[in-house]
Amino acid sequence: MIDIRYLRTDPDAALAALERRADAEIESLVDRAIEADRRRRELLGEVEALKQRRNETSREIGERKQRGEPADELMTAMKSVAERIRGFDGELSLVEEELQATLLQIPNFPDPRVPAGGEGEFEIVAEWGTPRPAVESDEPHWEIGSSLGLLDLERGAKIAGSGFPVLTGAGARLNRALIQFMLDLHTTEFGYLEVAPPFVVNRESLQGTGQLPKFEDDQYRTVPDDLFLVPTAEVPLTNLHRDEILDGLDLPLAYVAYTPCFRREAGAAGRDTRGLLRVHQFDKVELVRFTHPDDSSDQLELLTRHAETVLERLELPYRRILLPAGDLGFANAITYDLEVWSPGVERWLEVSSCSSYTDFQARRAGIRFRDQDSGKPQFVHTLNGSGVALARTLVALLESRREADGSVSIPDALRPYAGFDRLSVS
RNA sequence: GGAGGAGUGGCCGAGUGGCUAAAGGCGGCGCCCUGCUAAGGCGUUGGGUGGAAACACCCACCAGGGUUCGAAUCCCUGCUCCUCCGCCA
Repeated sequence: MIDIRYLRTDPDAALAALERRADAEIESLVDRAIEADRRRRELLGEVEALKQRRNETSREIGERKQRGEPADELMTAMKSVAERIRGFDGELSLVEEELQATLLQIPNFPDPRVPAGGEGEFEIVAEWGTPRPAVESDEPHWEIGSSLGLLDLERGAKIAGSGFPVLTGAGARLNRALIQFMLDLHTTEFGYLEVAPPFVVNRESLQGTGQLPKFEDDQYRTVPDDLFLVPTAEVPLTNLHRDEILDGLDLPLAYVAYTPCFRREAGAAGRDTRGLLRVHQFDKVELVRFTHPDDSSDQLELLTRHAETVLERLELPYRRILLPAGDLGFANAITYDLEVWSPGVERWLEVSSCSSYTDFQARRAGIRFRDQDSGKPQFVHTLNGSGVALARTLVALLESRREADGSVSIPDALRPYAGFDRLSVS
């Protein structure tokens, strides 16, 4: 969440920055937060004065009793003070709840580098490789997958529902090979610590990373235990250090995890529904970094390069785009998306999203570090990026490496993991 | 699931109703001492409100309620961890 002190000291600047997101709700949320904060400090002043009196008098009572002197009239007087404190405390906790609930709904400030505009008005930052020109024999991945026996969407729909694909045979193997390849790359070449986290998380964790309270409808929730299926490994990884004070010398910390990702995609019904383009469950290897605030810009470039390296090793042409303010995620300050070209569906597919959350998640989740110079705890910056997301990477691989005879060649880097060089119709 | 035990500051660990915000130790940071290192000395080491600052006050002993003029300390509920038993991949 954002810092109430910034909102208090420079509300105009804060509001101007937030309004770049073009979210109609923001202004009234900001007003509510400022008012709740004002009321909170007002009440705090009154209740603290009363508590000071109570503390002083109680000490006096203790001293008198020790000396064997009577203190009855002080004790009687304090009864009404205690009553008034109870009243103020009750009011105060209501106001604090209101403040907290409001702040939790206010999105992060966009980084100044983020361009203005809504969805589609991104900046292309970098391009790698040359997308293969379309040819007559191009087919979408659901055709390729079914003729090569890799993919079974109908049976997935039968056993779970639409959007829960089944991979079979070489398709399942290829999927697993990709996961293994990515984990090995990030751990051995880029120094990430591999983590195998829980695939379900509690409410506090989802609140820490920003999915709750605003986006509960997008999550799969398990009913008796109130646990949520992870929408991304970002949630368990970032929450590894929730409510902790890290040693500043340990920064940056870098973690990588494979998890399946579960997304209800509420409100996205009908969009990109064919094949594997938008599904309720997919596999992903996720990178998370905890950094010093001064270092987070450089760390984002580094992390994005790690994700890009995956695509380069897989020989998949891609572009890096910088998302505009209107298309930025709730908790994100700046986001690069990596998109690969997929000739079968003739589209750029988002396979990675690399972001800095500045101190927004850290403040929600209480992730701090002790600064060497000041000795004071301060919030870290959290970053994460897909490194990379699977279903769509598999799509791009199949569609872009398919040859006229219907076979698909496996990129060199993946061959040791796949155990085969080519997929052919048997 | 059943039976016990335990949760104190960055860490370890005292403390059972009032000079205890918390002894003692470790670690971190600052200063002093010092040819260098080690040792030693002093201070500091959670959050909030007000203040330019010095500083003042409030809160904070797992969490939330309660008793009391006053709670780390007493009562209730919850959570987590540990031990034993049962079940189980």
